[in-house]
Amino acid sequence: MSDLLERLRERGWRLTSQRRVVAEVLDGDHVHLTADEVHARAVERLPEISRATVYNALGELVSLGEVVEVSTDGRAKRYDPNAHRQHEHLVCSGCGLIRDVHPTGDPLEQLPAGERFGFTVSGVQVTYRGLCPACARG
Amino acid sequence: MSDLLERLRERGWRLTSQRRVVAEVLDGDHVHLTADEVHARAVERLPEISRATVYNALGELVSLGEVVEVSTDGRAKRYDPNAHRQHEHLVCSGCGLIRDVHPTGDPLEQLPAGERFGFTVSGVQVTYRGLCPACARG
DNA sequence: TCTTGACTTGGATTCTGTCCATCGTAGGAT
DNA sequence: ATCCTACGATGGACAGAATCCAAGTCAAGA
Repeated sequence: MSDLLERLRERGWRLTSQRRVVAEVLDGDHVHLTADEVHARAVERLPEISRATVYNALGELVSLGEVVEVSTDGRAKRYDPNAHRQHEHLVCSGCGLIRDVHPTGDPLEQLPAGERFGFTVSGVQVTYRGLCPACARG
Repeated sequence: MSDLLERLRERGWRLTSQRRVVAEVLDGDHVHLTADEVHARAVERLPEISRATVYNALGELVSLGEVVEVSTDGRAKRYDPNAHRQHEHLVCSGCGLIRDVHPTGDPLEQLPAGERFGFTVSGVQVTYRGLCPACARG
């Protein structure tokens, strides 16, 4: 993740202790935290960091393309730091567990021009749903 | 939509005037309404129907598989009564407009067994994003 | 018609996220 | 090393969406 901080600095991102902590919290594989969860973990390292700051930092990381917003249910958005590799998500309907998955093919190609209705199509989000091994046994 | 009411009655759905109105509102071309829009239209027919009841009825129709919830980022969930025909959605990032689209192929087949991590995969949701012609011009 | 459990109501509450005026500070300039 | 200042942080108010709850109402079977 220090790669990330390095990249951000090069792009003129002012590095504050708060932003550093948010970036550190998002480090790791298969991390899909909500903004509130990010805030909770950030508070452990920097007790006075505010929720607004976490929202700001997350929003900036998203616009910089370093983090992807994922809304898997109608609830809170989740933030996925694994933005450098194209992937989709597999969500357990039982416990909400999220796994990154890598389908074959490009789903954008599945939408013929005749089905685009003049839209400028810029992206597609694919979410597979099912039961994880633990929930399937239960 | 009387088909729907028939099916629901057979499945033991207690038919109240409120539920009937919600089902009727979802009928027709004006698909993809938010819960509040459904409530607004329901009030025209049944002035004292409450929001809670609309939320309850919508939630039940969703669990019965008669209506599909479409969550577009950050905005209110929308309810799509066109659940009997397989389709996906194309959402305008500008104004939130939703179109039903019919991609080629089955996205479930795009997820190889090796990428399922033991999950019992039961479905997949595909949402295309872009700008509608009006927002693209603006 | 009667009964009863399921349904409805509407106000309070929770959850998620944004806004804003004010204060603080990172990092370039000196 | 110190100063400046524009950008970032703060936290409480605010707003939209959805849920909860206790009390009242009613659909449908007996």
